[in-house]
Amino acid sequence: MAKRATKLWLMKSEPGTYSIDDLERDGTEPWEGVRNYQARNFMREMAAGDLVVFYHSNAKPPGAAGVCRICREAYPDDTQFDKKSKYYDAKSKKEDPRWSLVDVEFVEKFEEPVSLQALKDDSALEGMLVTQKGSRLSVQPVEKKHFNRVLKMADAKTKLR
DNA sequence: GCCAACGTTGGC
DNA sequence: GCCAACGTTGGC
Repeated sequence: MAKRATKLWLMKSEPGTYSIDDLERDGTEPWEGVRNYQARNFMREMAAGDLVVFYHSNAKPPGAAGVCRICREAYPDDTQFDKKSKYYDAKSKKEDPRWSLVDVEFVEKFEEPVSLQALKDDSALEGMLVTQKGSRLSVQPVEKKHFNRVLKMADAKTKLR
C-alpha cells in the first residue's frame, strides 16, 4: 500500500476544557466533542502520524500552544450516544454514527505560546485560516509552509528567554 | 459581557 | 428550497 504524505492540521481547544498541559500529562487523548460537519470531515481525512498545531481558543491570549500528533484515525465518538454528555446527539444512530473523533498524542509544548496576534502580524502566515476574521472552524488543514513558520516562531520565542 | 460571523433547524 | 429564528464560537 502506497504511503500517504503526512498532512498538517490545526485543532482548537479551550484551555479551561482541555489544554496542552492536560495533554502533556495524559500523553494521549480522544478528541471528543466536535459537532461541526466540516471539522468532522477534516478529522476523517486524518491518518496516524499527521501533525497538529494545538491551539488555545478563548484563552488569554488565544494562540498556538504546542504540537500533537494523530495516533488513531477517525472512529465513532461515543459521547454522541451518552445522554449524560453535553455532546449527546439524539439524532445520531448507533448503526450510522454521525460524529467521529481521532486520538492525539502529545509532541511538544511551546515554551511561550505564539499568540493569535503574532500569527496575524506575520506576513509569512498570510492566508492561514486561523488568522482570518470570523474563522470558527475548530479543525482545519494547515499548509506546510505555515506549519513550519509557526514552529520557527515558537523556537525564536524560546531563544529570547 | 458584547457581538460578528457563522451553522443548524424547522416552518412554509 | 428558502429563509427567519435561534444557537454557538471565539475574539475583543
